[in-house]
Amino acid sequence: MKVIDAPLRQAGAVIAQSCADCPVRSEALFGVLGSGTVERAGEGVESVRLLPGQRVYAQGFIGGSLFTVREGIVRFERVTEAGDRRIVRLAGRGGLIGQEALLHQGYADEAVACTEVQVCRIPKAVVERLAVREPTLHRELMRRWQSSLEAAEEWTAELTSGTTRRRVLQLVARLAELAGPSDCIWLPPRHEMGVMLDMAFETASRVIGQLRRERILETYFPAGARVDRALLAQALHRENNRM
Amino acid sequence: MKVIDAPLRQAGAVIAQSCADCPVRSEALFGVLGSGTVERAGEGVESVRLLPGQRVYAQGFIGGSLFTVREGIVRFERVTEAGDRRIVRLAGRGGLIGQEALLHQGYADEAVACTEVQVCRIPKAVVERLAVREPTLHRELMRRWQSSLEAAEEWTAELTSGTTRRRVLQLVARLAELAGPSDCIWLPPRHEMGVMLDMAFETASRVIGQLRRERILETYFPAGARVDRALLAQALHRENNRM
DNA sequence: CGAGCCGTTGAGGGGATTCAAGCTCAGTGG
DNA sequence: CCACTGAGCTTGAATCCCCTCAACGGCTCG
Repeated sequence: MKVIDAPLRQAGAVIAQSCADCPVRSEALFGVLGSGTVERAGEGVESVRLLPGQRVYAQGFIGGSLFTVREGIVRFERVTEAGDRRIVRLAGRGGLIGQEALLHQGYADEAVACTEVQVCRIPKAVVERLAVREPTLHRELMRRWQSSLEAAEEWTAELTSGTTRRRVLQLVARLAELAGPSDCIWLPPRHEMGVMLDMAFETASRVIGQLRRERILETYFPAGARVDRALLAQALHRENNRM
Repeated sequence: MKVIDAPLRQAGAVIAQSCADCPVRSEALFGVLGSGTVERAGEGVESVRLLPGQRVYAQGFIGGSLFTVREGIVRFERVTEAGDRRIVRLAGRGGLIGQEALLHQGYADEAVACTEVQVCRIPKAVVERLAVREPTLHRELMRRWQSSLEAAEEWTAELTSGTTRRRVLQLVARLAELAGPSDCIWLPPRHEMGVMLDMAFETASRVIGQLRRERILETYFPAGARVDRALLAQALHRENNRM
């Protein structure tokens, strides 16, 4: 409790707001429930704001809560046997994270805010209570688990193989998706990029520099960029078809 | 338990056997059910034998069945945007695969037998029917989903980073776990190793050759090896602490 | 017996890492 | 106000790990 709440409380204000008119409700876990049910469900749920770098939860902690991402990007990281950090996937708006809390298990990995993030903290008990009456919730939970699984597998397939250029392009493409329709995306510090893509941060910097020279990216301080989606798609396509 | 499957039929003999006295029952999905329930559950389930290289199911296929692995090793592979195969995780004895069938979705990736494999084909309807009466089954399904997720993330963390030597050692260690207590393990053809670890097959061959010279492995034809677990653990430990 | 597949090994080249230096920018304190 | 510091980004040069290309041997099978 302390481990989770302590960093969160100082992080930002808890916004009292009804789940029923949540802007991400349709994309979120409770999107499958009726309005009345959501109203009851909302009791016990709290909205939390996190700054970049702050943890949503710690690996191994038996937390009792799962979270819906309302805004921002969250990364999942673990420490390898070799002792270095490795990022295994990302979650964005509408994503459900920390589901394993429902199983009385410790969290499988560390969840950390990449950007400024807003999450809804949903105590395990709330879900358990609802699930008895609402069979659709079970199905929705399974669906969420499956999409987490697919996200993890896709990360392996697309972001861990090929040249450094290909991997960086893939990452940027994914970040552009997470950013929604806007062309302004969050671009990680080079060191984080290295941890995500398993390359030296200097290499990440070189590739980004190259993309900038090709007008695919225009980087801003401290961690943003504007992407030319057409050029990006084109570069990715070229990269994928030669080799 | 019944006896047939169209695409799988040619693969091998179907063994008529009761689910209640299945040797892997305690590790399998229905391990959480009582004996009487298992007996009823078994109707509609069929056991299938597959040879190395044969598919359990195809990516995208809307199958209507999930599977429990009774024996052998199954790999999950997908085709990347760049057009090459990539293996994203393995499943062994007791593992549940193809769960996404429960969600009316196509299978997320291709499941292929690595070794000779025995699986139990469980029609979606069987699980759905049981789940109504048996709330523990829901929990067990979620638990399975979570372990698939963790297997995928661990694959990313441990098998896609570091030197080729470290990756091969990690793979061998995992194969040794899947092999159970025996020191004789399945060792993939070098080309498969390359697809698993994202390296050229010649490189895989070189590393295996090195391990053989270090007496960590003794390879057999066509796809087996005897491992010295002590030396393997030692080599891994050394590898993980320098760098 | 030749064809084909798989595994091994060598030589050479290239892409990524490593080691370094120089840069900008924020924050700090004289 | 400005020197100082440290963190993050960039770029260069040298090294090395791994890939590519190639040749060869063992085995299976038609």
